[in-house]
Amino acid sequence: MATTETSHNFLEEIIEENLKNGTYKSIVTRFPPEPNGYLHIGHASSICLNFNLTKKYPGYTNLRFDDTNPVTEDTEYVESIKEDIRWLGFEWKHERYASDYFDQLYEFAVTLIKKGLAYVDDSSSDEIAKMKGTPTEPGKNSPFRNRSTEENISLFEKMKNGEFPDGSRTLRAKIDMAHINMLMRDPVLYRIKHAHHHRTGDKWCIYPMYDMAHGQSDSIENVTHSICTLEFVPHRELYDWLIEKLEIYPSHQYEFARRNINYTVTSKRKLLQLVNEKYVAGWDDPRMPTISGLRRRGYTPESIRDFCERIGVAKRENLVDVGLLEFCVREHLNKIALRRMVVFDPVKVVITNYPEEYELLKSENNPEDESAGTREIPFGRELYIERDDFIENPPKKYFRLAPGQKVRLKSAYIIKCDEMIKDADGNIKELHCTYLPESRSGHDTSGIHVKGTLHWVSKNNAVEVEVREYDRLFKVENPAGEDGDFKDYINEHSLKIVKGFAEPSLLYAKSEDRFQFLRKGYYCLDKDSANGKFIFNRTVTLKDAWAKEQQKYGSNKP
RNA sequence: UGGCCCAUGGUGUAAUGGUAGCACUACAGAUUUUGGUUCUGUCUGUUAAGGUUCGAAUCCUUAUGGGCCAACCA
Repeated sequence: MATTETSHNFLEEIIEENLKNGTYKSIVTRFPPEPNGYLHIGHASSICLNFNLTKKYPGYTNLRFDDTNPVTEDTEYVESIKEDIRWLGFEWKHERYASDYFDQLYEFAVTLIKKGLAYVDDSSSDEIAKMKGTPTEPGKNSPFRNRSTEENISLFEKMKNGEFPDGSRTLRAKIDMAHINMLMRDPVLYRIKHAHHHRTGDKWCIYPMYDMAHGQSDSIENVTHSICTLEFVPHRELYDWLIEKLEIYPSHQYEFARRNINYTVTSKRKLLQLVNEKYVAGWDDPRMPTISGLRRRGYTPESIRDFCERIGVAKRENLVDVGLLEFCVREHLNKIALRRMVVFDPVKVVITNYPEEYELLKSENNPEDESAGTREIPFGRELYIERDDFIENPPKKYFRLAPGQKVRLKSAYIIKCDEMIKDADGNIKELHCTYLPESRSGHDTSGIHVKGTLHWVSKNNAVEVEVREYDRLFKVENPAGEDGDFKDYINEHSLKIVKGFAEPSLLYAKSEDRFQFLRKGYYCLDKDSANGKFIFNRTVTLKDAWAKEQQKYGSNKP
């Protein structure tokens, strides 16, 4: 990445202006997840944004769980969120919870009541909705709007003490039922929920709404720049109103456009459905756009951070091409992945002039990184190569194996195909080849240059492994924007399990290793591997210029 | 048919009244013991119409298009 970067996103501009004119000497941001689901790639964008701002400018970032709705929240999510943020490479200053502030928030509510700015409403949810009006029509005042301060205080206390059932009463701000901003039409501040909270247990049976908790928590933590997504723009007016009336530290809210990625969904509700209805194997299914899914798939934190930086921050609607994410992970993996050879769909090759013995050949672990060293690979008389690396009647510009043609076997010898043996159905059973002994890699005196280089494994030394190949989860670019249920657009072929014949060094694969299976793609060991069974996830394929070439001319073929 | 937000190549994002740039993609070529990588080059853009100005992607007006707002969700 360029370090001479001079352009700023709009938030950096605001902060630089704040710092320059002395509004702040340092800044405080926060990442405020609700612990009701796993983090996804969209959250990664927000995490990078919030944490990078306080790396770039003086200040710090808090992690604050917005845990004001106990019925959907759980400590399982808290733990996963913390793990994911750390894995991405960020560390927060303080770990906080909105629930840490419940006492304080209750006092804030009492303050509002005393100021005549909040009241207890006995209306039902339906009634409140009816009295709300519409964007083009004003709402109506609740019949309970003008209760005395004493009565409000007393009722609110009884709400807190559990004297009323769920849904029977709410605390509402007293603003303006004709306000042009629907959120200012006496928004609900507190509701009754006799529910067990993952942190406060059964202490509370009333819980603050988002608007009554978020801005106040920001204020308590002296957050200077409270960054959220565009759908909260209308909330800003209420955010500011509450801070002003409460006369507390003036945090400010700024909004940016959430990042959308094509061929997937990033909505916790939808992701939860995919998990609950078993369309995927869990939150960390490698097809999921969750951080844990990407991690299991083999994505690196570096590549995700790079992606977030490249897509930037702005205020306009967007649909980022998943191809950019794939570019980022390929770029990183190319530098760090260990090269290995694995044959997926084997055809047997017999080197007829090679003796009945084996030799060990040396091959570099990573041509991009000499320090990665080399490994030894057994070479013998019987080998496997990829079935589609041989064609009986090769098309133009094909430089793999064909009758009478020569290819290089990677890190080994040049071979020439002399004969093909077919079975009764006409399928190719094996290929008889001869090798050029003087063409051994690193010691090639043959003077022969061939265009094609193939990967291979020694048949009798090959290790059988399982490979899971993933494709995009949805068939359309924007499943959430299509007609009908987003699940109608699920790609039923998003997981393909194949067998592979691997070079023996893969027996030493560890879970943190990243591999490039030569000419195939990038892979990592899956956590399902056990008891000598090796399972690899395909992170992403290699770019395949030949496949593209074939596609291009394929349609023109007679 | 209320209010608010937004509009730059296929995609994402810069240019802050003064040469429309960068990245991805696509295409062409070079290199290559991975048809990978790397390198070089090419194509494609300011939603529209007015206005202000010596000069407008940028400021103003209108139109058009997209998004958001009527959960006791966040």
